[in-house]
Amino acid sequence: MRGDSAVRVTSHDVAAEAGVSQATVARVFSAPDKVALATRERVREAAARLGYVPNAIARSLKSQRTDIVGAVVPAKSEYWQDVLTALSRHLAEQGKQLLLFPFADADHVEEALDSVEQYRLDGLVLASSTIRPEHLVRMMRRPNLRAVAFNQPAASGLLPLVMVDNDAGARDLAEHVVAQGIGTATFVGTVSSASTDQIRYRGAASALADHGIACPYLEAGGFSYDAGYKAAAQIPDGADRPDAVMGGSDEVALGLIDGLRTGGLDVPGDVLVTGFDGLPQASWAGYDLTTLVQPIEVLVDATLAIIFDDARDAAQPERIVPGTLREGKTTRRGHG
Amino acid sequence: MRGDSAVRVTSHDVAAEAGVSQATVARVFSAPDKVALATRERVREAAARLGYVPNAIARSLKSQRTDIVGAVVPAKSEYWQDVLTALSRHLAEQGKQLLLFPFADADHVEEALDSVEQYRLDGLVLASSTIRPEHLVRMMRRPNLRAVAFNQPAASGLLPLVMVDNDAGARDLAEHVVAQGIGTATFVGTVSSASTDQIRYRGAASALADHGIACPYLEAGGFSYDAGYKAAAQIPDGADRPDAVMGGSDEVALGLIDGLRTGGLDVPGDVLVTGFDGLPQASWAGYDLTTLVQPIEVLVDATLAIIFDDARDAAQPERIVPGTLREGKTTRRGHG
DNA sequence: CTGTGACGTGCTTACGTATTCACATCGACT
DNA sequence: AGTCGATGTGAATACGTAAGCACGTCACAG
Repeated sequence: MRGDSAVRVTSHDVAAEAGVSQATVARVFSAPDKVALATRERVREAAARLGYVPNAIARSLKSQRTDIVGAVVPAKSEYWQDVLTALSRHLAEQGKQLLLFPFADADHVEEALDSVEQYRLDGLVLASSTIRPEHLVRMMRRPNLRAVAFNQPAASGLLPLVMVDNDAGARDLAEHVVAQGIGTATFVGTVSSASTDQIRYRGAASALADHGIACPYLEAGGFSYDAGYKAAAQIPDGADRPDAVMGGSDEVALGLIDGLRTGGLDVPGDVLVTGFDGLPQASWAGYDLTTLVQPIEVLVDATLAIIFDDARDAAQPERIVPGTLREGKTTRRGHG
Repeated sequence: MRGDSAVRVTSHDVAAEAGVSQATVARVFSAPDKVALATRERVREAAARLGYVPNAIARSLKSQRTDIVGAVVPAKSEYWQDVLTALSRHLAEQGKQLLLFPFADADHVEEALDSVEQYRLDGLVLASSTIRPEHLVRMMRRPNLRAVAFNQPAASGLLPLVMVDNDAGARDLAEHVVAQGIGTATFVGTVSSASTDQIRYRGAASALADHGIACPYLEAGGFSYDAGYKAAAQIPDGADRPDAVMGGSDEVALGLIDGLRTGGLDVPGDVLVTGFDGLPQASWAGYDLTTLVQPIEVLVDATLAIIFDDARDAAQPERIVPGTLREGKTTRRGHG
């Protein structure tokens, strides 16, 4: 009577083994309190004997819920790794899973979204400011799919949106370096077409302008350490050297630091440097970068709240969460 | 006749719209060459008009294939992030998806595996050397699930296994530092119970012993930068200070470097440091760590080959792939 | 002693697709 | 001209589960 060699065990098999109907087996696993205790235990034992595990695929087909949330993210990025980690952890706590749809570059988003539509996900997190508005619109129209834009200002008005307050953060950083007594500054952005990049630059430039400090913009051309490292060589030296360099992201800023140091400059002795995001690496003793720490847990919480709260009528919520200034030694003119 | 307001569009709806049967619609999307060209186009147009997208859930139920591969990984770890990135990219190229099952610590692996069993995945990648053998055995017994252990020596004999050659890599690193003319060394492991940690230590210690150099073991107690940073304080200074410190992983090694430097030592001037894994951060100019670079692409390729190649009879393949020594300045006694 | 409700269980159907089988059409070849 | 094979399409069914509905049982109040 042992059934452990059966290739596939279904609720019908368990039903036969326990001497009940399939419906009762289903109830034992989805609504146990609707089954008498004695029956429940008998079914549980039979299930254990046969090695039965409910089939989530079949359940999803019936219930129209997959308990899976998708995330469309760029394939390579330190920042998004941290977000995904938090996201999947929060989901796991609710018994839900995270399905990844990474894309190499903006041209491949289309394919990723094709896949997204096939799986009937409970929700979708659209990350990265490189996703184009037409893609957002497409997701907006899908019925039964709660799509949320994550840190993507361009989605405003199109989709529910959760993001850190980039403008205020950039201003905070600018005010902070001004307080260190700088006279000149340069902003090294990631990719100028990214909406976050634009907001961060404008925020910083505006705050600096309030103190009569101009802030030219330099584009690193990527979101990576390498982009920042190379951009460091573009920063004027000699008399034109800025007192402070503000990176558009932590990854760029870390590259900038090493690039500047390779160029023979001292950070923070010769140049102050700031970042944005609050990556773990920014806190490493070798850098100790001053940056704007994103409250990732809060952002993720807000995102999942929008996806799962049944206030479907609430039109396009926008959650803009403040970040926290982390003061590191890259803006500490300590040696003077 | 516009149907774009319909909440759910099925192949039946498309069939009605195009004046064909549901079977034909299904064929258009799963075996187009079995449908006459004219019919095919008519169906495609009808589908586009209604906004129809095939339901992957229903397809999976019928076909017994989900096109989804699961990955059980520790929630926090730089190294695994890189692996997951590669894994999901390779899968995406084949039109398949990656479903994440992160776990906070070894005690929560059980829950993750419960979820794994419910989704009928095509394959499963079991990462992290902290997964216990009893868990591996459990996955081994699941029918229709190709589970592969990734960089997890302890799985040998239980599951198909893919890993970098930890022993040879550790020896290479040891030989390399010996060639720099060191007389003493210390190995700072991650977590001593991890099977990779043990192999790496034994390999290094054995190679060093061949040259008459002893190599005490120190446990950082974690896989993180912080663990390495703190462990640096445990390394003897003064006369007992080792000439070289070998980290059990890059993350630990990077922490070690900063910890040693914070303690007033020069790396590599006073102490040589090596890592293991080949993280992107190891190449950052601020560290330029000598390490053993894992061929992640090759490992991932091999993993997917085991999952998807139909040589189901081939008993327990074990793919052990050599890594590459990356020589950085942390082992270059250049300044003398 | 009967009516009422609560409770537990079984029967049946629906979720949306892929596939087998059967049938119809049509061109080609003996 | 008739048979055969190839090709295209439709009807029917199965994948495994959840849930509405109906029915039977039992306790309790009237």
